[in-house]
Amino acid sequence: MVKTKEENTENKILEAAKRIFQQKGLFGARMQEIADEAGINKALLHYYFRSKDLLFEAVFTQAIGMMAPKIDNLLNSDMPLEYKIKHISEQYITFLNKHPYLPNFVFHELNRNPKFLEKMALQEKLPGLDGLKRQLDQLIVEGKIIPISAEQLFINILSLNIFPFIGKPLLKVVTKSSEEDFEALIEERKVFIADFIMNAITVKS
Amino acid sequence: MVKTKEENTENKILEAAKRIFQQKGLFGARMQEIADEAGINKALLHYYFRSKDLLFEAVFTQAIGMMAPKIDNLLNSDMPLEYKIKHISEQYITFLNKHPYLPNFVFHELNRNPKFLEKMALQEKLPGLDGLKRQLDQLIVEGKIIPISAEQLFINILSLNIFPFIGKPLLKVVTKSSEEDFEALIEERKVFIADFIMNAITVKS
DNA sequence: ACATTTGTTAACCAAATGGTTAAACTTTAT
DNA sequence: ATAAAGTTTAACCATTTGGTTAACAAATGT
Repeated sequence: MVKTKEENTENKILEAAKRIFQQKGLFGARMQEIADEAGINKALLHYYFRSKDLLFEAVFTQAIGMMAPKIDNLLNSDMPLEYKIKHISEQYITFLNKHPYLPNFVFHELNRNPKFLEKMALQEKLPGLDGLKRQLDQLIVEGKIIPISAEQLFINILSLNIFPFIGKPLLKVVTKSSEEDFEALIEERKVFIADFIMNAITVKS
Repeated sequence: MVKTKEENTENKILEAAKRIFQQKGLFGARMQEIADEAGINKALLHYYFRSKDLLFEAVFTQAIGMMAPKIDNLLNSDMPLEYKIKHISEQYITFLNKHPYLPNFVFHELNRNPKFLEKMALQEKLPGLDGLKRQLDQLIVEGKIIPISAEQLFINILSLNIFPFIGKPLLKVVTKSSEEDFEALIEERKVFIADFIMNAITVKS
């Protein structure tokens, strides 16, 4: 009997490991807990992934792999700037709503061990700013947008999209939002962020 | 012989615990490591703070206590909006430059255990948005700024100020910045963020 | 049919870890 | 001077944890 991809053991482990690692981090997660979550014997974790570190690396690499392409889309496509800015929030927020633990997980572990990135950077899996930079320069000389560095604009776009998911516990309390209120706030940001940014950089006639 | 506050044992422990916990988190930190960092015997940690959890709580409470007042300043002072926005970045970035691990630490642990916040919220240590909300409404009816909710503006201000410190490892790679380059980028943001926000919300004549 | 490889489990192990204890040393009070 | 209280340490302990082993079961190939 052939097992479907969803129910084969290796995949069950990976999915379980994702859930546990993303919520508790490398050190907070227990191998036994992951085995229980996957509904299998603990020894199987080692049979398939050899060690906790390697299992973690598999989960982490996959997590980064999910976040990177959407950034690449912003930086290296030929669409008009306004279109790209308007669509990245829509995309990113929809995506992060489905994976709310991801930003915390990725950035926490990245800070703990920036080595992960160096590896990926060398594999050139990570996009650069050159494309966006050219696009901005063009718009600036045309007088369409104010002078702004690609670096700072990029940092702003990422900040506005990602931080609300990382800061959610604090933001919920300060804005006195219920879970539904906060979800509505986030939903609103799909268009609000782009308007905010375009307002900030557009030169008014 | 009277010991100064800086060199008494309890304080040495707290300072050491801060350094270790902020870099490695609750589960990543080892009591022995904290003892070594403080230059004392491990049993002393328990003598002064009873358990790892309580020591952690002391460090964490202090960390939140450092970040909250500056937010309060933004939300509940009578200064003009533009002045407040221009000064919070200056203040916050200067502060975070001195405590670069703080945002990661605080938000990671807050996501792991939001209970901490509930406790502080009940103590009314956390500022609310009412003051800012009134100030915005006033400016909106005067036609000075575009209609914008206090919640969204607040989220944006915090995002733009705090995220760069959380996302630093990724941002450094994508922007291809050396440590000095990145520090310069951050420094630039002390004024850049305020300009960006004021541009975004000001109504041009 | 049967041997070989692959997958799975229960039991086990050594190291690490948070925490305790009892004794020694210091400071303070009388 | 000396007792009491506070501080510090080395040695110890129970538990948890990542990882291993050896035996068993299920597929797979011939």
